Amino acid sequence: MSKLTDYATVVMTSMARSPDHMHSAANVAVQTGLALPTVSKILKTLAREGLLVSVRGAKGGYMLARTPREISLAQVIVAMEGPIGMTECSSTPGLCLLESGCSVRANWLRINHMVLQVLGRITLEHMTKPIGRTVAISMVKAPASRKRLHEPGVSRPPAGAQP
Amino acid sequence: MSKLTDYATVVMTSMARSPDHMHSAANVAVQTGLALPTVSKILKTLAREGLLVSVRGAKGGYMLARTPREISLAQVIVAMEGPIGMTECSSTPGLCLLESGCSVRANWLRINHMVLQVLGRITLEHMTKPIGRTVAISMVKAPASRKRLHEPGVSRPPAGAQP
DNA sequence: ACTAAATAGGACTGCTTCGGGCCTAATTAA
DNA sequence: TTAATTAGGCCCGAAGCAGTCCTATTTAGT
Repeated sequence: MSKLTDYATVVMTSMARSPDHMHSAANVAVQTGLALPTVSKILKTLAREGLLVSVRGAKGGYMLARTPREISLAQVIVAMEGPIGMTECSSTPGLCLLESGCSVRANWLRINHMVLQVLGRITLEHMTKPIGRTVAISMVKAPASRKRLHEPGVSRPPAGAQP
Repeated sequence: MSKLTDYATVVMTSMARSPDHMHSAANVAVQTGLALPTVSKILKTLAREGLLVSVRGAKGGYMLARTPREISLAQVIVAMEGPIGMTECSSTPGLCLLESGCSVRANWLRINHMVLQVLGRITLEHMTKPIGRTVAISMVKAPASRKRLHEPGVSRPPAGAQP
């Protein structure tokens, strides 16, 4: 994960503390202690990707597009870096010519999926307060009810955000 | 994860298919389909880090320092890249000045720990064959009683089984 | 002893990415 | 109209990284 993405989680968490409030870039910069241009760049990206709603002009600023409980870490990461993948081999086929590579690739895909599930279940709401150990464990096993197989964590946000 | 590290997992997995055999760099390059200089660099690093044993001279080469079951993905990654961490904020304190950052940091540490546990439980032996879904799940909850990690019946085809 | 096969260890280079900052529009409340 | 604010680029320096190559050093075989 790039540093910018790391900052993005800090920024989003900070904003999640008052989800109904309008936050200006300068405001967020002060609250997080990050440099203004950096924060500005992050906010722009997140808005373009649909995680934030922006309002221009005086008294404008940014606001969470959804409630903190409906925004996952995975969404933030994807918004900043594009599709998540631990290995490049996981996304570009045809790299490993022999069968050797194939089992590795298949397994990396599985591992990726597991990590993604975890990241998709952790929301901004979680990030605003310490995650307990029990919660952490339930993150990973939690297939629970089958109705939520189509997990909100990894899906793309609304339309109009795609370049 | 850098591409080199990705390749390293491929290389190690390939070698894990015949753990008692001595592998020359050229040999591994052919089996994996990677460029020789690249493979060579990877093998040197892994040997320096103690995951491989090297033998110089003619008929020399590299061999796994331990059995495939005793080498985890986490070890390979650490050998190639140093300490694993998703965020830099997780390792360098004093970045986030306000309380805002602190809860984020604490949570990232927890998430890191979870991912690390998963990566630490996946061995080269696992990588040589498809990881089943059940195995994958047991990776993450995997409490104390770990007699299950002990999978017998891994009789490996003695030698020269590599196409 | 000599040669061929290997690894060890650097040095080097071209490339990309990334963090960070700045500048000029467009937009809107007062 | 003016001040506040986002949008969208552009740019630069630094760092990391993939990939290659060169020169020792070591060892097996002849």
